[in-house]
Amino acid sequence: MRWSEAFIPTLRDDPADAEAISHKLLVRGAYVRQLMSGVYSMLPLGQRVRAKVMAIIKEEIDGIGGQEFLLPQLHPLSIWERTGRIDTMRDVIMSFEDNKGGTVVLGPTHEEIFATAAAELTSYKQLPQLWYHIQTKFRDEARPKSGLLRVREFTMKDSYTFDTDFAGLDEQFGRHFAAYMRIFDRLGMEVVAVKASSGAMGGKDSVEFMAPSDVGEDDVAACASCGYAANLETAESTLEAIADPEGDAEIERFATPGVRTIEDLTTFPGGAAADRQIKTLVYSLDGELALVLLRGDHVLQDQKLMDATGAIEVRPAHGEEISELLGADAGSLGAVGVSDVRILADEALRDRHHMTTGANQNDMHIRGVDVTRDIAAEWIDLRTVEAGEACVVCGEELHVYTAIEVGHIFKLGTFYADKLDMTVLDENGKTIPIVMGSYGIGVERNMAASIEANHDDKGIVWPIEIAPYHVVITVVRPDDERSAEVSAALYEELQAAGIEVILDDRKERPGVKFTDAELIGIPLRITVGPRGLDNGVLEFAERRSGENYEVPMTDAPDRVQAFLDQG
RNA sequence: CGGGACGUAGCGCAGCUUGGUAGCGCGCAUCGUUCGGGACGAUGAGGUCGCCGGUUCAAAUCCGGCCGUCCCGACCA
Repeated sequence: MRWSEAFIPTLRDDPADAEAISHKLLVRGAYVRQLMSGVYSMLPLGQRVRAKVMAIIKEEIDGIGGQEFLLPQLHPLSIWERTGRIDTMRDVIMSFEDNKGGTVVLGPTHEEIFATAAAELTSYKQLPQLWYHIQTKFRDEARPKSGLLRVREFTMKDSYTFDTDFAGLDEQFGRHFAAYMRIFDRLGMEVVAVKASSGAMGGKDSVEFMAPSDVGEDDVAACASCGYAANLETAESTLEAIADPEGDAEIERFATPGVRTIEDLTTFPGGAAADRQIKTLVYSLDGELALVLLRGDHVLQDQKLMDATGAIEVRPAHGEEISELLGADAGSLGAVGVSDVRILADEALRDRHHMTTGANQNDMHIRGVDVTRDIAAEWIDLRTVEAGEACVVCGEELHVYTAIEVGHIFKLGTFYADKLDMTVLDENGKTIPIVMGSYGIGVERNMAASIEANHDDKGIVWPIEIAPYHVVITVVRPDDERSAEVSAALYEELQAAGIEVILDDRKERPGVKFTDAELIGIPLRITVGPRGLDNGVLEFAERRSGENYEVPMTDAPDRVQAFLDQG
């Protein structure tokens, strides 16, 4: 490609916002443009990178035996009703009415559709299978942001495995795990695999792949010592035991005028330290009100509440709901003496006594609460792990950091087999459900995440494998006959050797061309100018290392090849 | 879903308070001088001021509605 004929618009003045660097370099650069909220157009350079990312993914999935399909984006509503996911994924599903008045779903993912295809399987002899496609997904995210990191229309490689049993699933899961790690490595990212919540996918175990980044939207709790790592949505930690006072506690009411928060009560005369209080929250779980109890200094993890109860719609109760249920307003709530309401208590409260909590009467609290004696609760892990707490595996200190979720793999089990009648006959002629797994990786998000991990103050530093071009030949003086001849010849030669090269023959000042090449992130720049030509040399500039060196003209193709080979 | 802000040329913005002929920077076009790290000069092109309605002799400006985009929140009772 000749740059002078290409559409490579570089917007140089950058807006002073706190956006992700990838957003700035892609959306304000030569790669993509926003069309509407959460929807982006790929420009030629962006499409080249996207195609390379997809090629890497395809190569790795083919490498573990994947068979490529292409399933549609338009789905009948009925199939989403059969699995019930029209409800569990209602918030993100986009749909429309067709001309016959029927509802068409724009596919947010393809478990149902692949399962429909797999329903055609009839014998255990046909298993295992590994199917995948690379297809557009539509998800109506409440708040798209950070450029390509969180969007409403995006490309995903999603694969699905079908096995006769869980041992088979485990094997396919392991192969995907390894393939995914190879993909992230090739995209130039250091990624940590973490235990995650399966959310609305309808399965049990799942592993998320996290690329640490300040602009990430997920939190990871990790132990540097033993390698334990989990999404904060599921992370656990060991707490130091708290020694409660000896002896039987006796419940005692006391007035606490003006006290509304845990914090207030810690300083109120006769109050209690936060870790000696019971925090009482009221939540609506699919419309049913329930009390959620935590230690005063702990924070509820919504996702744990959802996972433990299976509730889909979880929200804090409204003020009126609370006062109607308990007869008091938030700030004076407690679970003692409450019946006919589901009470969910965090494990950290188990066996505690001499505790303080609200009295269900405004401006009143009670102390001397023995949790076991006074509250009939279901015990669940509900709290959010905090940095500094002890690792459940080795006891060392946990740290918490933000990360971008670049991949997620699920052991789905027989959920879809049960809902969609996906069975085969085993060797005894008995009907058995197909055990399913699903494995997703977002193409554009990985493009953006790769930039987050590969940039400097001059712009993008693409890994060679996904750079839009390998080499740019920068012609300092395109109007100089000798420069034009040499650069054209080199361009032809490199192209003939299968190297992806762009010839910057624009009639711009050299500084502009150097800056653009760096901003866009082309791994190797070869400068052709009168100064070098006088000495029979070309100048190589490596984007990542920043190294500059002269190369005799005749050696250039070999040296380019050597540079690309060394990766 | 709750709260806030913004919408004026391809991009980034001013003008609006106090209604009266549409502005700036970058970019773009032509010419000239330059040109091995974001050149300079001259001359130009380019805008239904998001949309609809209202007030007014007169609306980018005031009022109402709608649409769009962005930000914060949707955990601490």
